[in-house]
Amino acid sequence: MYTIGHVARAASCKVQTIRYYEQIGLLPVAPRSEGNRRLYAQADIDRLMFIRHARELGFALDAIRDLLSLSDDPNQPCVAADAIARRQLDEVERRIARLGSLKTELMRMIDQCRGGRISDCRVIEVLSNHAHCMADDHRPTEAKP
Amino acid sequence: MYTIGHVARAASCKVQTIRYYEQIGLLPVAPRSEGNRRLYAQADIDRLMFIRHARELGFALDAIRDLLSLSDDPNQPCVAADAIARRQLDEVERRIARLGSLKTELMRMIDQCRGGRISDCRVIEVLSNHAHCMADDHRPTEAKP
DNA sequence: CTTGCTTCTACAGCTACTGTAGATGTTATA
DNA sequence: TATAACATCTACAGTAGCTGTAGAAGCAAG
Repeated sequence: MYTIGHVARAASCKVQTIRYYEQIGLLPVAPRSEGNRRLYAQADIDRLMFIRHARELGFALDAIRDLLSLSDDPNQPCVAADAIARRQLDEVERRIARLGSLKTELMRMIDQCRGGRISDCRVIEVLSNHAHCMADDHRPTEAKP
Repeated sequence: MYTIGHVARAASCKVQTIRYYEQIGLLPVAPRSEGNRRLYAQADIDRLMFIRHARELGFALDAIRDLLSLSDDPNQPCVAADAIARRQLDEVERRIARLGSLKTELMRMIDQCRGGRISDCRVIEVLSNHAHCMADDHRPTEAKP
């Protein structure tokens, strides 16, 4: 069993964040020691690391809850799990595509820098461009309410 | 010239968000019409779309400010621009790598779903695993303060 | 046993928005 | 041209997701 400080270091997050996740139900309520300290197992560390990575990738806590439910309830009917997985996969692919465009542009800039000055930075163009945007709600065919 | 509502629809964001970005200096102070309405040009829309995409990809406003400075000041010495671009490129690559792992796992789950039930979901394992984590601050060799 | 670190609860503060109220501008329809 | 419907304005409060701080209590080392 690990203390909250150990868990926080393992997942590179703040102690308060762990308590916050417990409070909102993303992490299970931790059992306590004699002296009232929270105690964690390796599975809790894994779960927390998953949450932190997903957060760093820009997923909302609700989306993460969604993903966690896949492993929390491995016997749920496939229709539900499949829907969740597909929904998240779409999102992941959109993100990879946009990051790819940004990466290309950043590499081009770094490469160009060898010449002395960056006179035609297209960093905005790259990520504002519809052609590079895979998100449904940004495509000209659809308008949001 | 476009109204704020038009710009908000073009970038799929809220009108208030645009005013907020102006307030914190991410967007230039918009010129006003006779009737005191903000007026925007295409360049403003592009800039806003860049910001929104970057935000969706999980970049903090400070990092976005960083990236925007690359195109705001195209004649700045290459040393500075290169540092910014490299810093952001590293981050982008880390994100792509982690999203790639998540994508693989989601695809595996969707594929497996054809069999009926998901009995061995490894979605947590994938994103909590150190082997898949490219971030310096998560590698066992280093500990954060 | 006391110095120093960790953890506890509780709550205030921060970032990045998002919503609401009430006033005013603008436009479509009668 | 009047008036209803909608967009925009300012100002400020509220939300999500943390992050910091205060003050008390637990615990380990010297």
